[in-house]
Amino acid sequence: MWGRSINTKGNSSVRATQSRKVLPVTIDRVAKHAGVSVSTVSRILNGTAVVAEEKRKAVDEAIAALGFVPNPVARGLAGGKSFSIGVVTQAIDSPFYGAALRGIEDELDPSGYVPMFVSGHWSVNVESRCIDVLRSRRVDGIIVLTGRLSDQTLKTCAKSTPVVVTGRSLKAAGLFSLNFDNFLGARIATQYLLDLGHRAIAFIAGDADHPDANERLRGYRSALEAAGIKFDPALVVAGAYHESSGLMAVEHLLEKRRHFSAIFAANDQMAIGANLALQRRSLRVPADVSLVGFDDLPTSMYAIPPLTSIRQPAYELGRLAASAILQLVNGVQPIAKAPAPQLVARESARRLPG
Amino acid sequence: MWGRSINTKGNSSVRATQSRKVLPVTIDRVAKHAGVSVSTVSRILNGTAVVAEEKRKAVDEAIAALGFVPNPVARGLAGGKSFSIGVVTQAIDSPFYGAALRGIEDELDPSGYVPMFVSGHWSVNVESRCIDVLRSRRVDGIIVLTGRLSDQTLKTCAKSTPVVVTGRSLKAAGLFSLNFDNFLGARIATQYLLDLGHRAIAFIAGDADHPDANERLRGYRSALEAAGIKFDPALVVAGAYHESSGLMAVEHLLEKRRHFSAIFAANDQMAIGANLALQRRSLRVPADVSLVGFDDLPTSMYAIPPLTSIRQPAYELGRLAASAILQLVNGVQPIAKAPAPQLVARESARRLPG
DNA sequence: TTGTATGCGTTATCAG
DNA sequence: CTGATAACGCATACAA
Repeated sequence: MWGRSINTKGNSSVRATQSRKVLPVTIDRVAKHAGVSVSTVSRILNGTAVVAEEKRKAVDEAIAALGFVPNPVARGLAGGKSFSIGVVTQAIDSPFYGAALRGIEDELDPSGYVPMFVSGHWSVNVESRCIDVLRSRRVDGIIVLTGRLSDQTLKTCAKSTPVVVTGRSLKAAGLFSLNFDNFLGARIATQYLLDLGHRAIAFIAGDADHPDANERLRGYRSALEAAGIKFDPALVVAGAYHESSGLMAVEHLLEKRRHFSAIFAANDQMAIGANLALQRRSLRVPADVSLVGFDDLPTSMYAIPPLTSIRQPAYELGRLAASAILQLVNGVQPIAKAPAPQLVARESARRLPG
Repeated sequence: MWGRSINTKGNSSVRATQSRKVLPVTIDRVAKHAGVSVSTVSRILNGTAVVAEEKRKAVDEAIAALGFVPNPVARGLAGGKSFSIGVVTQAIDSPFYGAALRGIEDELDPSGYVPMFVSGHWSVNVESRCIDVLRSRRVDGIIVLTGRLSDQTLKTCAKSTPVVVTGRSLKAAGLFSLNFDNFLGARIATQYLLDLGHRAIAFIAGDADHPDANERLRGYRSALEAAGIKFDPALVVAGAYHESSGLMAVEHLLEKRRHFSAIFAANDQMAIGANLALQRRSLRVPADVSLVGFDDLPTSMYAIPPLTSIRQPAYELGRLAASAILQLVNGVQPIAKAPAPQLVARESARRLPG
């Protein structure tokens, strides 16, 4: 089935033959050159055991002289490790995940591990398949950036391959979770608007079956309640975390003639969409309506007006996740914690006039 | 050297032992189950030879029954292929490259190949190292998204591993290039502004040692010349392809009291930055100055005002590149061509009043 | 057409 | 501390 989809009929024989001659420096070539056995070379390569200083030197020289580079593929087969970390992201081209991926890459780089990115597209099935692919590739660990896989699936997976997952709080053997405090972030954002004198604050929510979207909704409600303001369901409209849904949300609000002086969007992308919708209707931001986003994407500071948002340090989160998976892979229990949410006040929100 | 950077002292022995029991369904287990030899199974898997229908059925059943999944690592070692394609991108979190990566991913997915992304960060040295890593991983092919590697380096690399590179026009054995027509794109953009009646058109350039940045500059000049307008060096200011440089470019222009009624930015990110700078100085876009970008990033349509830009189909380019490398890997010469640049007129540019 | 034997480059397990 | 040698899981000449 899977095998037939691969086109192998090509006649790449000529090039293939050449390509195998380019880097034929194997470990036993080094061994011979240094006058030792392959095991010795392997040992000093991995630091598996102590070897005589003279032999070590001879081997080091041989390696340098021959330009030997170990073959990760063979190492994988023999040692059961692949020196690669699987990363299931939801959308590799999302501005938010992009930063996280870079963080992962940066952190993994010096360790000799390489990341293997696959996209789950917010679909349980696709994510599942991603995990399968990753495991068939024998990755040494898996980082799951949120997603919709069930907690149980993750736990099961962690039994055979270390897993670190963001966006949830889970505890299990071989599993480490890194949860950003979405609830608190949303609470801070709402509180900020409240402090500015706003009372009618609309909320553009994310997908309902999106765990952190719900947390953000909860934070919004919590701040409202704490301020003694009745939660008005008519002021929250569902979005889908991308620009167009933010735009449509505002149009919906306007169409229904809802009254509001401020909008809190569950992420920056929706805030950007909302911003456009507002200005299309000649509603000035922040003169007529204040706007606050969530995530603080790199580009949000260049929005017009520059967007006030809750900073979610995606890059750092990526680094932390990578660092954690490396620890897990090496048998140590990570203890990292996600940075706390923080408000970045810019120009899209201001004190309610009057 | 490299070996010692890998921490192997951890005591993950227990988990490691388990992990090897999870998917121990090897090819010869299947062979036994089906009552045939391993070679037969292998042949069926790869379509290497014709086998009797009954055996094929037996094997298919065995595969299904045992849930067998071939081990790419072992396949790689034995067959000299890794079923993975290396991709050297410049910045994995760039909005532009993100789309290309998704295209690559989507195209590779059904073929059974998986992409291996590494970032060159616009540095020859880093890119070089990326290539080394990729080759040491025995990727079957490499896609280079522009970058600063010399043509010669690429050609040499292509001798042992098929390469497809974007952003240049190169010909060599095992090498295929996919060049977007940046010159034409820039010409179209400038021409558009010219048609709108603008005469004083500023240009925010990209890095000078960036091949496509130069092409865009050339296109700008070419359109000007064709219209009989003298090229004014004072109207072109260097940028660096990111928002802040666009912002600074405009401030520079304003500071120097240059006169212009329109700006053409060599990419959308700089246009976005320019937009903010303009509005900060109370210059309305497009009422006071028209603005045109390049790339047509997904978010550009949500800018305020929605940005007029030259569409560079990054996603399609990614797909094309992936498709081409697959062909190259299979020994067939690709013939794809990059889509032509196209103007997307939105609201950031308008006819010069008066 | 099908099975056998050998190799792929390392690591790991044993003896020495 | 070191060196043979057997895995690792699969592909593939070579035989049959």
